[in-house]
Amino acid sequence: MADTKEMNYEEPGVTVDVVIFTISEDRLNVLLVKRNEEPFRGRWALPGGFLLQGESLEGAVKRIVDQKAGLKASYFEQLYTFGQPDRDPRSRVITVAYFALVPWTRLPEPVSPKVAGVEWTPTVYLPELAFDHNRIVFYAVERLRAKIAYSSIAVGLLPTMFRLSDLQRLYEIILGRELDKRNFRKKMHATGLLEETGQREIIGAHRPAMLYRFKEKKVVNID
Amino acid sequence: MADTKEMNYEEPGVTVDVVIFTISEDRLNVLLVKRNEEPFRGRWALPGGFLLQGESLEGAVKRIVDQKAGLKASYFEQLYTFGQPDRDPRSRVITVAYFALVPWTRLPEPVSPKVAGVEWTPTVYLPELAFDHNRIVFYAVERLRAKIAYSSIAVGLLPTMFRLSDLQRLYEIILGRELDKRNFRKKMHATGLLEETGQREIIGAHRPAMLYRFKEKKVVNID
DNA sequence: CCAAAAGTGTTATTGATACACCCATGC
DNA sequence: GCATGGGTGTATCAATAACACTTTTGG
Repeated sequence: MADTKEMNYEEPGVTVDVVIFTISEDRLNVLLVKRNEEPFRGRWALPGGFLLQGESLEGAVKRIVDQKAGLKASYFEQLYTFGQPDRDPRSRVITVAYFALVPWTRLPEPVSPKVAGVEWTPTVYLPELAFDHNRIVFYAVERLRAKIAYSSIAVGLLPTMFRLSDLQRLYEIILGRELDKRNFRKKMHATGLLEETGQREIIGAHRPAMLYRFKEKKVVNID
Repeated sequence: MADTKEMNYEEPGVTVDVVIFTISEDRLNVLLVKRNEEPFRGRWALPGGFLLQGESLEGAVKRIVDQKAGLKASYFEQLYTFGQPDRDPRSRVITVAYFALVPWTRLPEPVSPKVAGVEWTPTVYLPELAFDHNRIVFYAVERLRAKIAYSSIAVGLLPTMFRLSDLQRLYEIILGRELDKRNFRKKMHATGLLEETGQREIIGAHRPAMLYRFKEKKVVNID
């Protein structure tokens, strides 16, 4: 029993890990970073880090998203706190997991950012991650799926103006099933959260689509 | 990502606080303990404590519920993690809040336990608590209210056998509004989670009620 | 005029709500 | 026989699901 954990009565470390989602290439993607240090050197992991002096949890999330991903999330919320004693093989670390949303239009690069060791990965092709991060991503996808049904969380994944077909595709990607166009549009209009911008899409050899925006920029619970 | 800790990272303390609910006297009640130490000496607070070496978060919850309340919760789940830098005036402490359910039949004493400095308090008459504990209780009540609508979380607050009118009163207390008897019973039967025990209530100058039990002892999401 | 996506209503089914009386028992 | 809670069904309304064709544009 001569490991560090037992010898000095250290308090558990506290980290914040963030599941950053974006929709791109008709897939739900998560941002992963390649670890340079032990444990799990060379493995992919969620962006995260230790909580700093006097820093709030939300502050840490913003810092991590900015540092690791070089962008600003348009929405984030706390997911769950994971504290199994053996989740970090070296020392006791509990992690407060968050998930964050970024519209694809804010990404520095279309799919893969140029920063070495940082990559957007489709959730359906997730590799084996460091620590218990697969479980965290799983949780996050579940939460996202649940919330899209009864809230306007989609705001966080869309640019300020979008076509209804964009919105519908977003729902379909997250829910993993096709939706009926007429019912979908009826329901979206019924929420009262959308408004026409008056502008129309410019490109395409087809009838131009009306561009919409969300009235509230904040995520709102429906019904 | 849990990097190896470095010197310049602060080690925040990690506590677990538990909102323990029971239904009694037609009220939703929370267990509070009176603080003997600074800060907030003499104030009521949620039962809680620091995470011990090698102890899981769930282990800590069980320990706290057992030590402080002298009972076993029939259900608990993680609520939220509160980490504002100033939430503890002395040092940095982040707390992982849980809520727990106990059926009134398991209480050592009908309403107030005899342990000094521990008291069941109706959520509607909550005093000003230590730290950010009022906020935590508020969150917990919200969660309980939300979950009772779409899960069988009520299992945790009822004895193994109960009348349908007990179940309905429980829903009414938590939701804070009256429910229609016929619709309520229809809906409960429709979940398929209840079964008749064959036994009937023994007391009362009225038609004896059928006693029911939950088929699953675990909390289950409905629909 | 062809391809491609935009846009639009009606019907059927399901679930939610509103509502009032008879039943079995103890005293 | 009366007070007390137990127990039951139907009709209306709202929400959801299924389903197909016309419109506007670019090339």
